[in-house]
Amino acid sequence: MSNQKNDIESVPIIEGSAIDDISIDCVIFGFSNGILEVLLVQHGEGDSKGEWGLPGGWIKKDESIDNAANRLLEELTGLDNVFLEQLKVFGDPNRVSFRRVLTIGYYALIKREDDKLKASLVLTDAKWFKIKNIPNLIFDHNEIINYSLKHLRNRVRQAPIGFNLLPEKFTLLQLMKLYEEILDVEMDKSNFRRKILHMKLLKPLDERQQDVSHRAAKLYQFDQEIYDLLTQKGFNFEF
Amino acid sequence: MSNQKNDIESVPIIEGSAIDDISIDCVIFGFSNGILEVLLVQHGEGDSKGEWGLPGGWIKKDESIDNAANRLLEELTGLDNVFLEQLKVFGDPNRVSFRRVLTIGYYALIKREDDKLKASLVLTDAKWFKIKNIPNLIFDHNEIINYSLKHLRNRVRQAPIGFNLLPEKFTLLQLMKLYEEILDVEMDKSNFRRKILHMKLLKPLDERQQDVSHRAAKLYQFDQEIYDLLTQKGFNFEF
DNA sequence: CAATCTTATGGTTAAATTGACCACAAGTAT
DNA sequence: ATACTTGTGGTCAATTTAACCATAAGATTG
Repeated sequence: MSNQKNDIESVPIIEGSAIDDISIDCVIFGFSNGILEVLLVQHGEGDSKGEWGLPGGWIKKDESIDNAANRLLEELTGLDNVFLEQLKVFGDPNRVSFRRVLTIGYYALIKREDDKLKASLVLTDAKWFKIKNIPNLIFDHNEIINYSLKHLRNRVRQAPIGFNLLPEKFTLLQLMKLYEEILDVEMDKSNFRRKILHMKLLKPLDERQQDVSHRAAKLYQFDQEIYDLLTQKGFNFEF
Repeated sequence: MSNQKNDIESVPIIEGSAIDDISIDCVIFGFSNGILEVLLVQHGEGDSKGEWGLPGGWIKKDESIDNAANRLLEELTGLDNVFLEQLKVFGDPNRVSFRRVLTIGYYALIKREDDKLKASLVLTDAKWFKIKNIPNLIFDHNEIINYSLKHLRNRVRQAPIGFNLLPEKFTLLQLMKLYEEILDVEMDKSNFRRKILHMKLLKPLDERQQDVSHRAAKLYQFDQEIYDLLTQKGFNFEF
């Protein structure tokens, strides 16, 4: 134990780690018709040709991993400035069969009705899958999705991030349906309104829904500045 | 954009990623005399000789990253079966100056009064530092600690993990002091008791504190089985 | 041994929040 | 005109929280 120092503390110049490679895989969440979905792509090469998996890629030299994830996301969806957070590394030695590859999981929340997105997706064979109906995926990608969903469920109750899945302007009922879908619970319209409005982090607009076959609801907008202000004053988002 | 498929979806056989190496760094939290502390080690080699940093090391072939983290932790502290969770990867291209190294951050919660721990630590030049008084560390280790503390603060309010920093048997006031220290808030003794006891996840023991110069308090124990049972029934720990 | 000090433990009370409802408003569709 | 759907605002009892207060059970001190 006396040469422990070298094992534990120093950066090895010669040996290096035993890992061949590191990839990035991204769970892209979308919300459409009241349903939470994930964007998957079809695998092109090797044994797994034709099977579905998470979109992913490799980190470039001189590129931070967050930048890499953002770049990959934009290459696929055409979107930048997207909500994107790292999940964690998945590092089972056998997660990829033919050699050792670690992957850094990310998850993104995107607005489905964005035009740039729609234009990008017609060019690829990416497809949206309902979260409750994910097929068998390559490697450990099912595990990554399961983890990301669990993470999203926690995160969405702690921080006002759900808005990233909705259009810029949304109704309170749309927001509630989003929470119901993500958390897999039923909520009370009236109580939900009271709670969320009471937080005062939504900016009420002078606009209403269009083209609905019932009374049009008021539109609201999430305002990051308001939220930052409230947070400074000690406010803590919680659902 | 027509060859996007290869960029995004396939595992490259030839190119590989541009990352040289992956290390593991571990933030080891301890709680002593009402103060939250972190275990640091002195760096042995190169430019940074003598500077303090997080204990860390390398992942072996055929070893999962969780196993690697556990092994490194045991090598340093002599402890196994410790609370240990992955934080995330830190991947700035310049986080280590001389070449590109990613590091996977972990954090551990350990019981300071463990005898195996004490025996192990006398053999090393590891040292406990108060969380509010961390010196300048090598690489991005200050950032990793800051991140881990933020993470711990969230986690400790969502899951009953604080116990891992206390002795097997503890008083309610000790537990409260732990929360106060981690969350950096003041709490009300009486309200704290009511709230935690009301959850019914602590097993009251027929023992009391020893060797205190005042009325001895009842000892309690955290019981994972009780917690699992409650969780199954829909209980949700929250502080 | 009485006074004093410290922490333990168990209340009380008002205020705030939550959950389960109800009722009516404001539109659309028939 | 009527029915139907969602929006919006409200009530009320139950629960939880925050801010206290009071007493108990010891140990310490002069």
